[in-house]
Amino acid sequence: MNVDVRDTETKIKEAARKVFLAQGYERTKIRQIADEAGVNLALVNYYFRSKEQLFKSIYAETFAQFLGQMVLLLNEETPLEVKIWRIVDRYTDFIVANPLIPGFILSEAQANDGAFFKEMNARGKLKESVFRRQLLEEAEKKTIRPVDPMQVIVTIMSNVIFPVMARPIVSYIGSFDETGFRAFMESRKQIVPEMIMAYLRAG
Amino acid sequence: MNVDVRDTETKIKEAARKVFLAQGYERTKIRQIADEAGVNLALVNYYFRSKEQLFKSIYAETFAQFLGQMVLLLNEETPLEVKIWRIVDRYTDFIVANPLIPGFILSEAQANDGAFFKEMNARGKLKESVFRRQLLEEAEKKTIRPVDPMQVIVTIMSNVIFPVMARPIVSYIGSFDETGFRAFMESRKQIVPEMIMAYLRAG
DNA sequence: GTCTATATCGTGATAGAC
DNA sequence: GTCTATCACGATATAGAC
Repeated sequence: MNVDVRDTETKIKEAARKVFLAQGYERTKIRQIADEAGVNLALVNYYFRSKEQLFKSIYAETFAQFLGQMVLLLNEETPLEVKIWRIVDRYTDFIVANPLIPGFILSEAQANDGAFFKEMNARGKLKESVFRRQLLEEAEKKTIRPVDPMQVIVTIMSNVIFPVMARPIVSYIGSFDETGFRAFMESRKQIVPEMIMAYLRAG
Repeated sequence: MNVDVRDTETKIKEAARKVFLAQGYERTKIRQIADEAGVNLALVNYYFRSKEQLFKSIYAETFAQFLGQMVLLLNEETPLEVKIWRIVDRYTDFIVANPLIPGFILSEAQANDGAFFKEMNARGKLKESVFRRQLLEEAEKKTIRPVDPMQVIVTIMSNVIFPVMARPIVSYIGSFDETGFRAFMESRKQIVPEMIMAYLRAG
């Protein structure tokens, strides 16, 4: 009979995640979260004390997911060129499947001037990545040009994330429907790695 | 004695632009706009009837500025390679000088599902650009590989805009201060056009 | 743990005097 | 055009019964 067996706390959290991601902190009302979860309004505060605390727990989780996925890919033990292809491919899939995450993280990060993710060790995780070491080593061996690894990482993220964040504009200008947009992103899986490799090999 | 001679309507509008861009619609309170403008709260509604209407007029202006700058650059009559360098250079300067514009446009666009800019003729302006024609012609002449112009335009915008939108994260991870971040963006003025040209010439 | 009822406050908007 | 005072409403949060 379709009885929802998840416990109340879980239901609230999942509903909150859905609504916060779609609308951001300010626009979201806790009544909406309660409705979405199918629970009484008062229970939200009973379990999470306040809207802000509920938000923070969701933000922390989401940011960890966002960064964790990237760190995972950066640390794979694969030769450089194959790896660039893989990172773009996999991160595109991740972002297309979770298109609201980047905007959520960035807009709320700006509202709080990045106070949130300073607590997590985002810096170390990216600075000590295998990918970084590979870029430096290959440059040393002259198989690619010398390059700031940070520039390469930012370039990959830009090319994967921005089109999804700007999807309303991109889809409107390109006259894309759902399928058209997906095809556009699929094409980028080829273009972006080729472009980066062409740059690294030239010069 | 530093008397502010701008008329009240202008003062309100400029204050509103500043606050809306920094905080977005929901987070902004009209009392804050009035304070920022140094005028009485009631005058905001006297001149603009409602918060929403004030916001819309600012959004429309800002979007036009954002898109207009890009269209201007896309339509310059310059040979393709020089042009790509120029577009990246000039658009980077524009975005660095106006770093809040992209996030403002995108976050509010998503909140309204792009309803705003469907009214402006953004599609036509980009679809019929000189840049688009150039890419198709050069591909025809085999001086570059065949490419979807939309992909090139989105790639340029991604590489210029995203690092600025993600500045809190980028600066934190790269340990950049104000100067360091500017230098990072200056480097991209070289990297991004080289990368795109390397791609277009290869293949 | 879950509900109803309510306290308290912040916000957008306007009425009406000057 | 500009001000003060205030209304009307929605939102967060909690008290207290069950």
